[in-house]
Amino acid sequence: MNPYDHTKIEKKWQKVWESKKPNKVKEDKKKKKFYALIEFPYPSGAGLHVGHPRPYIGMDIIARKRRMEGYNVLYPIGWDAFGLPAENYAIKTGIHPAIITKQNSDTFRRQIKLIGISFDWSREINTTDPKYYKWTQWIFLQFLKKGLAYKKKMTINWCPKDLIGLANEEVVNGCCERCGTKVEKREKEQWMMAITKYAERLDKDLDDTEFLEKIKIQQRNWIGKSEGAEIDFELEGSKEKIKIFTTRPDTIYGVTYIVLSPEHPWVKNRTNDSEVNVYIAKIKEKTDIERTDAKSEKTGIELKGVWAINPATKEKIPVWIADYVLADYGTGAVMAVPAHDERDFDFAVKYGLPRKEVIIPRLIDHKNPHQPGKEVVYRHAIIAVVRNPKNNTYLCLKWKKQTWITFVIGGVENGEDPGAAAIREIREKTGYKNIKLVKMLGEAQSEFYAAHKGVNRIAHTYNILFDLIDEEKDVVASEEQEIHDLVWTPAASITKDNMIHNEMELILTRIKNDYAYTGEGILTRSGPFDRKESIDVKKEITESVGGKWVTKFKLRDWVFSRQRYWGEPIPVVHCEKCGIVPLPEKELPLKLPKVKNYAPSQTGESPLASIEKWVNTKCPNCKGKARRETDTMPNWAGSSWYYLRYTDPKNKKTFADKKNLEYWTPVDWYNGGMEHTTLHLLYSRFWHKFLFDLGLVPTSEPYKKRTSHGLILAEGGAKMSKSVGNVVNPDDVIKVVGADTLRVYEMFMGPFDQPIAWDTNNIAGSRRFIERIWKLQEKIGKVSVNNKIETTLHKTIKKVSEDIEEMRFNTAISSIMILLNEFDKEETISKEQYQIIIQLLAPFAPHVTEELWTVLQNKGSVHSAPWPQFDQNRLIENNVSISIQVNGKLRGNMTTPKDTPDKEVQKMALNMSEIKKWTDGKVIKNVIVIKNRIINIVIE
RNA sequence: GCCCGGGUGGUGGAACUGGUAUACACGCACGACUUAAAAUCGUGUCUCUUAUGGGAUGCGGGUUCGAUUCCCGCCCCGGGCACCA
Repeated sequence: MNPYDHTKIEKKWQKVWESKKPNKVKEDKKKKKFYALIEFPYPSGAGLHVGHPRPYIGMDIIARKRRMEGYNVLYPIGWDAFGLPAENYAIKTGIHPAIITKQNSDTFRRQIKLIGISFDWSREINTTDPKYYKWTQWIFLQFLKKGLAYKKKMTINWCPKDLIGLANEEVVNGCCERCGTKVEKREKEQWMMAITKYAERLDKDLDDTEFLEKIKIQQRNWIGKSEGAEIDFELEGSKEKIKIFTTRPDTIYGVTYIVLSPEHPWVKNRTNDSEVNVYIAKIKEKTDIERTDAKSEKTGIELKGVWAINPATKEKIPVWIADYVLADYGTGAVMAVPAHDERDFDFAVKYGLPRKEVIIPRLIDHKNPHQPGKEVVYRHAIIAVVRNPKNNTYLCLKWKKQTWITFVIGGVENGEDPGAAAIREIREKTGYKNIKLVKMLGEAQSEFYAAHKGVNRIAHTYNILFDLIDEEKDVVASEEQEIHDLVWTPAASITKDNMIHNEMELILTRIKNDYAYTGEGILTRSGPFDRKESIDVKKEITESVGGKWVTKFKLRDWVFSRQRYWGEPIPVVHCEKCGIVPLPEKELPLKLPKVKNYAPSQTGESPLASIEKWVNTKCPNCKGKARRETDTMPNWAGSSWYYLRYTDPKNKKTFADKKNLEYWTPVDWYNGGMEHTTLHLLYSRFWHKFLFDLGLVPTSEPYKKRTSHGLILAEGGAKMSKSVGNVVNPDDVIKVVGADTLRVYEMFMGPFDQPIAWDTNNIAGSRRFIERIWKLQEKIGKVSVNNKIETTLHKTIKKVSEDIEEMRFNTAISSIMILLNEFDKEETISKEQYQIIIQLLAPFAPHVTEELWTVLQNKGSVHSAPWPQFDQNRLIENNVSISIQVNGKLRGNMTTPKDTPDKEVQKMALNMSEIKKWTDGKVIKNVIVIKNRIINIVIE
């Protein structure tokens, strides 16, 4: 046996793969296909770091396993090469971005090949290749034709450092996603993509995918679907109406004012009020971060002399403008319900606007629930919380016949004011005469069984706080005295547990702080809807005020233009006569012209605008004077459809032949970073659906399954970055320990989907593992039948097979290690046994396993050998270890033949000396036997 | 604030459907081999305790014969969203 020489072995096989191209695939209808995809990288100047290959290796393992299972596997790679770093470099050095891109992708390719990823290199693509972006432009023209790409003057997010407009998705905390500079607002004509037209389907169709649940949730949150009502509010003395959107039409009887966003069109047309104008101007100056920071205090101004009519109550209510209402969501106007919405509540408190409670929580007493068959009695009641502010004590009633402690409680008589009722009850029950109403603590519907009356009670309770002015009191009637004693209780003892009321939480919180009750509940003060459940009446109440039930989305249309050089030129011209005219398809690709200066202009135009020769052209329509569009497409354009091009990367007639698309799509398994969930993943699903609607792709979803990987962090847990200087280069690792070790280590280091810090010390373990696999070849020899080792072998096949499917690569490797440990204990192992361990390891460590495969004098490649199958019968162990517990504590262990009858196992256990020690002299209450696992003896 | 994850030895992390917590690996200690070291191999390694035994899966409760796993209430860390009416 030669010593394990990773350099020699890896060079040898990489050379073979380079010439024989075993991973080059052709469409073959006789074979089942499998399309594995990873996110193609942006080839940066820094080259690959060890974090890059983690997803490639993970997917490579799956791809290799699929090949061994007989699938025709497409596992492609390419370069997402448009983007700012190459352009910024060009600005600095004057070197054309294409040259840098070429250099960088050459480096990436070389590095990836060193790792032995089984990509089909014959299908390599590059988004900056005119042969590729011809089709990106072509797809754009289809969007344009259908009116889904359009130009719009709008305020955009402008990065003053990069001199570039940003999509909402590219703004993080009000800062540029790339450089972190605070984003400004600018008015500009922009190309837009109407992704919102697809919002409903982008949300709904997630149901049919096998995306990880967290990915679906994140996409759904981003799309932000919500259902609600659009309701018109008439303006007094005017025919005009203000349309509002609300998800809580059930609270409409509680609307005490309405609010328009400062940008609301209705406001624009009638600003003769100078104060209002000043306010609006001030808001316009604010940046988006200041504007949308939920923590900042809300501001607003009343439109004096303007009144709206609450369509439910017909009451006159004021109209306000406020910055907390967003112009571009819903209708840009809201109905304010300060009693039941936190924002309205804050605003109402600040500006002294009234609140009206119309929803009360439904409190069901679970300890004392309604009894079936008993009469249900509904009544209004008060709970009077009387406080002595001098010593901070509360007046409680200690009931004599019941174990209750309550505040002063009592009924509200027909037509009686609850506050008056409370004062009356306090006098009758306690005698105190001089009390002061402090505040209402809110209302509730309390449902319980009133044992002393034998009825099921539904009480609408008014919780009211009073302060005691002085101790003066009347004599209390003797009947009342017999029912309860008065106890002044310190505040600390007034708790949820000490008091019987359902309403305690409400009372205790509201004594300290008022708040808006935003939950569902029972309607009150809502005319015909009183006593109904809020959740049931939303649609009915909407109809009653002439409103419409609608669906709204948070998702906004996609800002599609960039004022930069290094992107796909948008293939349209602006004609003096005809307006926007698309280039004829045969003129595609519209190539990027050569330019001297790559820097964008301060006016916000792309460097393309300065190339007169290129810009000035003829209208393809009327042949008159026209100017080319100088905006380019965003980075996300090329990556929105690249997976389609892989199916037919060289096609000159179409973006991909229908036959190829039909064979390969959808992508069976797409792995990528969580950071692309709301951007790339959503955009590409949108493009795909659009192409599907045109009949150009066969499926409505591009990806069947989507998983994600965790980032690899630098040693110590920080993000790897060139500027910090903590980047680990895979080339260096490979030189020392080899690609196979790197691969095994990256998969073994922790769960694939979680971020993890690089740890150079730990690599040694993976290297040792491969060396031991290598040395194991010396043990091949004649063996006698060993059932135990066969069982382990088949268990390992099962575990590795299943773990790979779940991307649990770390436990797959650990189970191979366990098998190796077993083999190592043996004098000899069989060639067949050795072969299986090699096959199981082949997807993880493709070079060394290929070498060992030939050492075993096998023909062909281990990577095309069939994936090992486990034998169900071999999984069964003859003997099982059963642990014995006494009262749940482990006290002993025994080995029995598998499936020994419970009674027998029980008898054996009870007879064991270490068990007897615990059970002697004790009564055995129960013995629980779980077959082949555990016995629990329960003693007194 | 809301929505997702997560919290287990000195470290990275295992644990089926509620059934022997700490697999596998790193590190460390000791031993073998060696003139010596490295490498390799072997043994040990949650913790307290002389021991019988006790205690440990972020904290506090609960359900259960039995809880890392289920339920309730908190704390901490990571990610996403954030005035979306």
